[in-house]
Amino acid sequence: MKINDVSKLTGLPISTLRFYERKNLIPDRFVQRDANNYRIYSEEVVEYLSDVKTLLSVDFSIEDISLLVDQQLNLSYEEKKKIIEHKIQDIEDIQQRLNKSKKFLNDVLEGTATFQTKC
Amino acid sequence: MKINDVSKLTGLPISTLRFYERKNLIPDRFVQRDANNYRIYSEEVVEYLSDVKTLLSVDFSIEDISLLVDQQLNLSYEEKKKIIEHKIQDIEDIQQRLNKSKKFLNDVLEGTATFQTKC
DNA sequence: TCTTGCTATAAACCTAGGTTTATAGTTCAT
DNA sequence: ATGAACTATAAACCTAGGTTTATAGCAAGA
Repeated sequence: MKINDVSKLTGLPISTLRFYERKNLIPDRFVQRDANNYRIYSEEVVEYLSDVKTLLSVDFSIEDISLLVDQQLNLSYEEKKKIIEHKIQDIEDIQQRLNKSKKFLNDVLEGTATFQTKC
Repeated sequence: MKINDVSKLTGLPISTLRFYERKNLIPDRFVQRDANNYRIYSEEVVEYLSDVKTLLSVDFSIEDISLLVDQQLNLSYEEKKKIIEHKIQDIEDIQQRLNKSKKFLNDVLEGTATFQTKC
């Protein structure tokens, strides 16, 4: 498969596919080069990129993911589990902050809280 | 008060104070210039900046706030209320997305959900 | 073979919210 | 009156996650 095929099958722009590769998000087993230096992708890359999209959508950063998939690092199940648990904790921290924000803004609307200055 | 005083009283770096001003976050009534073009702040700016910090911490953007405080615009109570309600809605949307993310990651840990590829 | 279309790279650009740097004028304590 | 400390501006730099642009080399059909 060439890059345009992958783009169509995954919905990711070609520019994004090249960007992900630069960021070490796409292991070598998914992409090689032909005689003209064109990228030749394996079929499996489509499924793989679907996983990447899922992870990005659940608040993993590109760097998180490139760590998870780095073949050199070869993380154990336990290590990957730890990363996921840490990410869940991150999400819970954000949720707490958002709850406080919402409470504050609702208080402002009810007149319970107010700005000192006229905002 | 000069900028260093404001910085110390608010905890905001001098560079941030100047940056906020460039972003129209600090109305003229809070800051004038002396003969040497030095910023001279009113005492009220400290309270005002405390409000700004609060708003920033509850997910308002700098642009949101500069809209809220723009004297030219002179928003009515109803209009400001609408902006706040909209922000609460934004927060709730983020919360929903985070709940889904957390559920997914927990499912991964329990083995209920899994990545097709070995991530 | 010619033209349109696909591929490649490097580098610049984008938003957001700042921070850092370079350069220059001012003020204060000694 | 001189050197350290403070102020000013403009412009560059930073992270994240990309997108856009410029330039050039292949490809594939009429």
